[in-house]
Amino acid sequence: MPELPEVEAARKLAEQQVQGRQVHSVHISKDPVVFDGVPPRAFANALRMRRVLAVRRKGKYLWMELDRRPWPLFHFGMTGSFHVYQKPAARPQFWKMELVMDDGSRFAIRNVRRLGRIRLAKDPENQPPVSTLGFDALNEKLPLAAFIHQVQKRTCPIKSLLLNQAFAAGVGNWLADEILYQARIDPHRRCNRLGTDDIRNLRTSLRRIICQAVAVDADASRFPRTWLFHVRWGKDASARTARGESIRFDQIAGRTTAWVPSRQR
DNA sequence: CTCAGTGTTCAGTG
DNA sequence: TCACTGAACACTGA
Repeated sequence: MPELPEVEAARKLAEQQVQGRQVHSVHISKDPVVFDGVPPRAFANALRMRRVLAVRRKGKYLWMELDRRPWPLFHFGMTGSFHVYQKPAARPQFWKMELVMDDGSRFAIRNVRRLGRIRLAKDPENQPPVSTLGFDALNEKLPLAAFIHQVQKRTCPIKSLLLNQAFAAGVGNWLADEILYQARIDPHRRCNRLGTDDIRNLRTSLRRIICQAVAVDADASRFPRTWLFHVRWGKDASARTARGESIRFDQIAGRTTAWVPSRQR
């Protein structure tokens, strides 16, 4: 489930598992799609015997800081995840890269539908694709006036803007719907038609939801009961929110959008 | 068998 | 050139 909270949970897992340790050996699966044409040997050479200094994240991108460049950069796509285990036999199906650390523990990235990417970069934070991202949704520090301006200068539907990674990095489809539901804004509304009150609510809602989801390590069973999240899946026309509201499903920006007309204006 | 899907990129349009 | 939209990508599971 890789939107920002899931990616941040993966970052913490990686940090706990490999930070401060040395990579003993590297296994790479044959997958020119996920590896974006970079030859497997390049990854093995870049990682073997390197020490991991830190695991960083911006938006939905993750990378490891090593004691020598280049560094590996990961994007999960729709189905990626990190796995930690001890025995070789526990290597997960659809694994793409496995690191054996100096303490014998194993760390793998898995990607079922192959929309994820694993690359090497000299300076991930300061080169595309990471450098083209907007503010990180977990660490948004824009002054309110600047935030309002960023929204009001656009003409697309507000749902599209929330999905635009050059605006708020890390927001994906369910987060965007949750943010608009809790801010009580109709997802179809054009950005430039929103009032300052709407945008203030939007920002508050964005911050609160991301913080809460990250605080429980993206464990959906611990999201508050009132969240739309719990009832948005499956396009079930008879589904109701915890407040008893009925849900509508529309296509906006090419994505299924779940919203509550009685609450969102 | 068909289709939707938690994401990104790129061609096409105005 | 810019802002925006929709299709394509790859694969699983309902």
